[in-house]
Amino acid sequence: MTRGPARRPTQADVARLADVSQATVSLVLNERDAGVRISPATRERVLSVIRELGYVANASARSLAGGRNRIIGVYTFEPVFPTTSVDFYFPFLLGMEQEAAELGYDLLLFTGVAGGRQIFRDGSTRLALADGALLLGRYPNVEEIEQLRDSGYPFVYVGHREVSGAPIPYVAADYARATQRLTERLFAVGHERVVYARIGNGDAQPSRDREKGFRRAVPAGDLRRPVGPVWTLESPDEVAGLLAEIRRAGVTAVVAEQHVLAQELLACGERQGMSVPGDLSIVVLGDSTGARGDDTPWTGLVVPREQMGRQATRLLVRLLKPAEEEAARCESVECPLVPGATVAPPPVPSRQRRPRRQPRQTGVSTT
Amino acid sequence: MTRGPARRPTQADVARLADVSQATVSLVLNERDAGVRISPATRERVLSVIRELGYVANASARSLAGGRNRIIGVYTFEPVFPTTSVDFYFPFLLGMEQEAAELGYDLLLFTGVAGGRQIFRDGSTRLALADGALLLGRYPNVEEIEQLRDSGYPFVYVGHREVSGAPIPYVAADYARATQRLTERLFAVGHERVVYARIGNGDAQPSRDREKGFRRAVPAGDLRRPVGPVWTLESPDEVAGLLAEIRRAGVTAVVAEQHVLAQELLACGERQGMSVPGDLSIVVLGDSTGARGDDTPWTGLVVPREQMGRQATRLLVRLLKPAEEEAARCESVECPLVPGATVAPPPVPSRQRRPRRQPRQTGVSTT
DNA sequence: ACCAGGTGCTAATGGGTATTAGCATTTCCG
DNA sequence: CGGAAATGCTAATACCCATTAGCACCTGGT
Repeated sequence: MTRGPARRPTQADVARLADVSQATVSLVLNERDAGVRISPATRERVLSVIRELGYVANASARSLAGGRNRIIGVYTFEPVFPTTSVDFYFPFLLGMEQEAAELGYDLLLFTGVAGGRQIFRDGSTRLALADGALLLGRYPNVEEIEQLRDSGYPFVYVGHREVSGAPIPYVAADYARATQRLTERLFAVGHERVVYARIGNGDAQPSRDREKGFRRAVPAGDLRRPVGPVWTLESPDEVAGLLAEIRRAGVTAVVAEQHVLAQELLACGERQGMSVPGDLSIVVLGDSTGARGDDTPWTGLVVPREQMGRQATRLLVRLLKPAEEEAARCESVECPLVPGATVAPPPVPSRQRRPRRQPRQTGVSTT
Repeated sequence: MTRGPARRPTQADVARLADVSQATVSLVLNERDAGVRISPATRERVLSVIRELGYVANASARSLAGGRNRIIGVYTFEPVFPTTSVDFYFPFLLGMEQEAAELGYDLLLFTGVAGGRQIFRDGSTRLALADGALLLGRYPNVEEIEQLRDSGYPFVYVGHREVSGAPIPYVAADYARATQRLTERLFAVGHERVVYARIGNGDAQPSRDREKGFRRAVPAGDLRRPVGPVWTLESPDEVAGLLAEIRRAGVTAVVAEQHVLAQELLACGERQGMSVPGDLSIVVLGDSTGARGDDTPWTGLVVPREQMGRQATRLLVRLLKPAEEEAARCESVECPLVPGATVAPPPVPSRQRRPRRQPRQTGVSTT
């Protein structure tokens, strides 16, 4: 007890002391309902020795032999802990930890080999140590995901991901629905000219989902509510131009994909004497978690990260049971809406109103 | 590629294709300088097959054979993720993750079985899954730590911990030194009557360390600088009383153990027309990380949590090497000081001054 | 011709667990 | 009392890799 590295006791050790075979010890440990039976007396004896010795199964041996470890791996495609991403990742982790604790699993954080995060990499499919894994990341390596899927390793992606070939299991926030509801709300309070704006191309799945929700909210055949176009900016610098367009087109409400875009819009608008939501209503589709120094009570949505973490964990554990291997593999989590205070009825009932022309700066400002 | 669980190729598979023995494959992979030699030609042949097959070593088998897992466990005595503790724990985790990644280790977060965090629990010392563990927590179970120490399991406590019997390895912030320097600074700018105040008993080790540092800063024999007493409050409610005492005794500077205490002191003092640092200097020994809505530029210290996490990880990995098992086991990390703006020379050179009684705001705003 | 020493590889083993076929014993039932 | 069925366990094997002893062959020296 007190000295040396003291090799950990094995099932063989337990077996010897309990006067049974190693197989019996294993059987006692993994209470299988199948086939083999162990008498209560023997079981007790074995368990008692196990307690006495402080025996703990060797994780490697167990997983080598095809057993389960009660370990859930967590793999992120970007390092979790670069301080910039902390606010993004942590709530997920939080949910995972809670759920894992409740289900009796531990969490194995794959740090990735130094220099280059890759799942498959000479010698390190470390993932195999865990029974299954939760995958995270805004910019995953699609090929690796496919490879993983084809390998039969159980995993769940946290976030909506579509890859070519067979579908992969994921748990995603229902951006489409939340966006739809937010947009509908705009129409409900009287807006008629509504645009969707984003920075960067809308390639990422979450981006596409939001746009889909927006389009759904705009009744195609309703002439009084013409389909709002989707405007894509390359960088926040172009917000001034966007604002000019907004005025010219008589747009009274903007659905902004990113928080930063909304901020820029607000700042830029205010410099031009435009009030939000008086002159322009803004809805934000990115959540403002971690945004420092922004007290604006945005109307928008909350990404239920913690909830997503929990649910992904639950789904994964379900997938781990061989029986339900073919259960539903994709789930979505409702995004709560935030009422906020950046949405109001449009300025003048039905007619467009000229922008104010008071002495002011010109619209072009670069932060 | 596309179908079935498709068993991953093993060394045996490689060996067959390369027309060598499995051992040779292993030898090529772990380029040992010891004993056995492989001709460049054979090596190339093997490597080529490895590439072709996309062979990846099985982590479990490897660690089973070699003994180590390259996994570091992280165990906390309080659940990490109750949202209240998030700000406390996360920086530690951050440091650990970074260092672990650099050293090529993964992190195993022990979630603890739902209900009751105990390391030793019905024989399942899950800890053993990892090669070693980092222990965290403000209120650890001392007996368990001792038991763990006696078991020979390698671990490092993050934070200063002393338990009875043999010492345990830890990495701690040097509160004593930081406190000493802060206190000395008070004396240096002219304060003569300085008190140390805390909320709650000072049983915890970090508390004791700070007090020690304080006492060290106060020259025992120097009459002009009488030993400041240590005042212990039961709750923040008693701050008003403390303040009265401060005035009565002509105290011009307070070393506040907790951030909340300093806040209370400031708020309470201001209500009475006292200015900080004009009338009273305050030094804070708890860091204000995560304190919402406190813009006060406190003079105090930073708990270098991230650094501690890193260093603890390094120390643990060092302990894992059998050779250096007996290396230095305790390390301390310097606490950076924060200049802040709540320290100034005492109000009137040597004489006590009556507190001002004008109805007004003071210099420091409390948001 | 013989041996010493070097070279390049293999056979064998161990590491801890899960699983399955199967054996020995007991109980049940007619 | 004989056979069937149930009970309770074990032996054997697979899982995949690292390590080591040692074999077969070759070279160079005497």
